[in-house]
Amino acid sequence: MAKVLTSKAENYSQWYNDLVSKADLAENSAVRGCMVIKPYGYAIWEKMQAQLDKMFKDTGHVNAYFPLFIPKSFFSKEAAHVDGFAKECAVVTHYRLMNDPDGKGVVVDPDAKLEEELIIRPTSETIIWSTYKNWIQSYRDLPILCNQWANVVRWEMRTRMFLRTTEFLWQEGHTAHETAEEALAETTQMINVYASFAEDFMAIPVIKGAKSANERFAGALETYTIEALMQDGKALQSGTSHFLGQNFAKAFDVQFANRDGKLDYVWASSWGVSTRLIGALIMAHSDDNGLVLPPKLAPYQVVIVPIYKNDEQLAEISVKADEIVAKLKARGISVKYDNRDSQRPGWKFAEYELKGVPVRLAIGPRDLENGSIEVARRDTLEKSIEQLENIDQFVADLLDKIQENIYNKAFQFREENTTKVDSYDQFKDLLVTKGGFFLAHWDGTVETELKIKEETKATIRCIPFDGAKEEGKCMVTGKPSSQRVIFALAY
RNA sequence: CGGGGUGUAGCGCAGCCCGGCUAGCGCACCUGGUUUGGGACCAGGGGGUCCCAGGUUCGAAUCCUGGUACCCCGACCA
Repeated sequence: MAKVLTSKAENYSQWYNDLVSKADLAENSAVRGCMVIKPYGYAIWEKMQAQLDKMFKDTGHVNAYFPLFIPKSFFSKEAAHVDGFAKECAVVTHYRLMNDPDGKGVVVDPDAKLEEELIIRPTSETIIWSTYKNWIQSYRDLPILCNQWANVVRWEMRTRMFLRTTEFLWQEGHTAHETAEEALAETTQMINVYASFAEDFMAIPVIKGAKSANERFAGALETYTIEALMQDGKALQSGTSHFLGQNFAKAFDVQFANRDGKLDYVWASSWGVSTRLIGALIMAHSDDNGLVLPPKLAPYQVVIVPIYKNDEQLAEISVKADEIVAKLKARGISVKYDNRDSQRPGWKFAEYELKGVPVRLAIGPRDLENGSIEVARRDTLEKSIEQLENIDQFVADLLDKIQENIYNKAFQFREENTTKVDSYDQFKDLLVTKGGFFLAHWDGTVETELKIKEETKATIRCIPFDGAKEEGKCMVTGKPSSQRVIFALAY
C-alpha cells in the first residue's frame, strides 16, 4: 500500500500530525493555535458528547449556558485562581472598529474602549459562582448540579491539534453543595464517570488518582484525574474533577442558611473533559495505516464497498448491500454503503483504514455466487470470508470483539510499560530508555517533586486511589513514604 | 517568549548560493477512453499577486532591509 503517513517509529509527532490531517479530523486555521475541526473529527466529538451527556444526566445533572465573557474584576476575587490563569487570558478591550482615517482597512476605534475589560473565559468558575450567588439562599436551593458544553480560550505558547489548542471545546460541570462530604462525593462520582467513559467507550484504560498539591487546579483543594498512557510512553491527563472547598463561595460571597438556621458558605466541585480526548483516542490506538477507532465512538462502525465491473453487476450487488444496510441499521449499527463510482475499491480500502472504520465489508460477483462476503477488521487488519446469511449477527459480535480487543491491547501495553522503581538512578535511566508509567515512593514534599521535574521533566501524574499501602522510602530523599505514586513524562 | 528551519498551483516539493527567454515536477483537479477483489492506465487540458512591504538593478522567485505566518526544539499548560 502506498505510504501516506510518517511511521510512528520514524517520528511520532509527525505521525500524529499526518494522521490528524489525512484522516480528515482537523486542520490548521487562519488563526494561530486554533484548528478547524472537520466533519469527520467533529462526528467523533459528537459521539463523545452524546454519551457523556447521557452519563451526566443519569447522575442527576442538567445543562445550562453561561457567557463567553467574564468581567476582569471577577478574576481578582480568588487569588490562586488568577495566578493559575492570568498568563494565558485573551482580553477584550474595545467594542468597535472604524475605517482607518489614514487609508485602507479598519482600526480599533479608540473611543470605544470598555470601562472594564472582558476576559474570554479560560474556564467558568468565576462567572458561574457570581451567578450562583443569586440562585442560593437556603439549603433548599442545594445542590445545584449544572454542566455546560462550551468553548474556552487559553493563550498557550505552543499548540498541537486536539492536545493543546488556543480555543478548545469542552464541558465543565459546576456543582454547589451543603457539605464538604457531599461536594467530595460529587468530585469522586464524576472522576468515576470519566473513568468509565474512557474505559468502556474510548477503550482506554486509565488510572484514577489525586494530583499532588503542585499539580492541582488553580483554586482547588483536591484535583482528581484520570491518566492514560499513550503509545510513545507519555502520559495524557484525560479528565479532571476538582473539589473546590468553599474557596469560590467565599470569593463570591455565596452563603446559604443551613438546616440549623445558620449562615454557611457553599461547597463546590467542578469537572471537565475536552476535545483533547480525541487526541487521546488517536495516540492510544492508531497505527501506521491510520486511525483505529473503538466501535462505540466511530462515526461509521461499518462500511460496505461494492466490487463490480459494470452497471448491471453494481445493481445486483446494491440489492444485497441494501439488505445488509437495513439489517445492520435495525440493530442500531451505523453503516455506510460507499457505492461511489469515482473511486476504485483499493482506494476505498485504504481510505477507510486511514479513517479507522472498525469493520469493512466487501461484496463482489464472487460473493453473489457463493452467498459470501469479505469481512475486514481494522484493529487487526485481518480479513475473512463469511456467509452472507446472518452477517448482521456476525458483524454485531465482531464490533463487540473489536471494542474489547483494542481495550485489551491498550491495557496490555500499559501493563508492559508500568515499572516499579526504587532508586532514582534506575528511574532516570528507564524514563529515557523505556518510558511509560513509573511507580515510585515519594516523600510527599513539593521540593522533591520539583527537583525531579527539573532534573528529568517527569511529573507526578497522580497518587492512585487503588494503590496498595506500602511502607517505603522516597527514591530521592530516602524519607518515609506510605504509598507509591505514578511518575511519567506527560503531554 | 528564546534557539533553529521553512513560506513557489489545492497538497508535497525543485529552482535561490552564482539575478536573465514562456517558473518547473509529483499528487490532486477537468475531458475522453480503457479499467475496477488493496491507493489504475493512456491521451489531452486547466490552474501561479513565487508570504507581504520597501530597497538594489536595465532586469528579482533568486541579492539586501523590515514585517508576517507556519513547523521543529526548550520554559508554561486540559
